[in-house]
Amino acid sequence: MSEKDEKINSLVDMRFSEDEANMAIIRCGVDGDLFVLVDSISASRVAGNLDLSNHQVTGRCFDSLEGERKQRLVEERKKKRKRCGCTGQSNQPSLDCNHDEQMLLPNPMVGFNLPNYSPSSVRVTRTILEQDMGPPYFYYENVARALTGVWATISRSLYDIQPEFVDSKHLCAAARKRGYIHNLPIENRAPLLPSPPMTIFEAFPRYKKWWPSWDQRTQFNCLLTGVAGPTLTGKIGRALASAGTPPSQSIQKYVIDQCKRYNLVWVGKNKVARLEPQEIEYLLGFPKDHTRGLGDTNRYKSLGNSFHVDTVAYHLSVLKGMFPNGVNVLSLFTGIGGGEVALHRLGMNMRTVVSVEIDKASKRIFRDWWNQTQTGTLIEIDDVKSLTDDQVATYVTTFGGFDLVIGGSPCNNLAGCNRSSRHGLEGKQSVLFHHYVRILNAVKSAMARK
DNA sequence: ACCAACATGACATAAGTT
DNA sequence: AACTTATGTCATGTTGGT
Repeated sequence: MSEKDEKINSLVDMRFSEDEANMAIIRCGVDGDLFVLVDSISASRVAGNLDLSNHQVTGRCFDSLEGERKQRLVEERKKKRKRCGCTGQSNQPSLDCNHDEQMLLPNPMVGFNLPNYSPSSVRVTRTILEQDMGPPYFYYENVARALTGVWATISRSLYDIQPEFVDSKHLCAAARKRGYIHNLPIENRAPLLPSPPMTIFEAFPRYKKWWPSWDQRTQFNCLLTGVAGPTLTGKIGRALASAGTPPSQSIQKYVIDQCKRYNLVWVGKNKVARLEPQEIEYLLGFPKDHTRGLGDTNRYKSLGNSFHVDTVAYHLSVLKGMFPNGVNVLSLFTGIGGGEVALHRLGMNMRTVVSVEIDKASKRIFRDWWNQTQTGTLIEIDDVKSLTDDQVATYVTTFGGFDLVIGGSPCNNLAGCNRSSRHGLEGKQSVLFHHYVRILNAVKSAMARK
């Protein structure tokens, strides 16, 4: 009996179907441990509620998840965790305890390695099957603190590759906790130069003048899509004006809390203000005025949804030596083009970028930047749902394959600050993640046929 | 216990458009 | 003037890590 048959038999004995067993072996390889195969099947069962074969997936399908059913799922999850007795201390899957939901975040959140970190803190153990290495290389991004179980599911859909969690506060003056799954080499990475400022005062020395000693922030919190308006800053100003110097503990606490929540800065006596869009562009590694031309609301929103350029560039830097003649890029959920800006700042030539982005404002920003800085071909597509596997295959034939598939899928239903619809990976927007997987697999199979 | 979190929806008001 | 679209304000609860 072959190793494959033996494994299938074992799985069938565990009351999985033969089809499921076969699929799991195709996905994970014959060499995969039995528990990896079991994990893979459970993941497929969860993801299998979606039929992506006819591209008919729409947000509407998942509206039914809201309300009662969602509540039930949440309850079940809680019970399961309790029953399981998981302490959260183990990252290892095992058969007698369902660890589907476990994906602990590292502390410090420095990924596989970072510049300026001593080798002792470097974690370089990463298992990745030969068949899953590029080309095509792919790079996937989303918020680190998603709902429990989301990263485990994402990881399984992306060939069981272990996510790399990085907080960009180790690379710039603002926190940004993100998970990245990619099949890039992790040796010989190089950070962008010049090194970005690491503290608020290094980034904006002029704010020292009015910064009170009792505001001890040295870095910003995560730069979000929403910002404070004049009502809040006015209220803070009035509170301070009517307080003594220094203000009472309770006033200080109120002001500091608001400053932290909205990343406010000190611009005058008793005067705080939100960061300017241009300042956020700078903190995130974009060129000055990158998003200029939009209304401020749109600028904040698209920047809040964006990559941190230096972090992404650090990971992508390994591509530079591999593609001296430039790259063909398939960019999903392009947004304002953080990935492309990263490649550009690395000095890489983009021969072709096929960009998929539905938001008109973001598209305009990216197109304008492209026309100003690039000579390659830009192809724009509106919606990941409308990009068919056949179309992908045609692009692969036309351009001779994609070297990099890059994108971060919507975090709306995963992010902590979403109070109203944090429904997880099957939520209205975040469900588009499955199209990332579908399209990536379409690229892989088209390139394998070549 | 405390803190932070690529947010959303309802609503009012402002700013364009026809 | 009537209508559409953009912008601003406010209130809103949970989750996971530390």
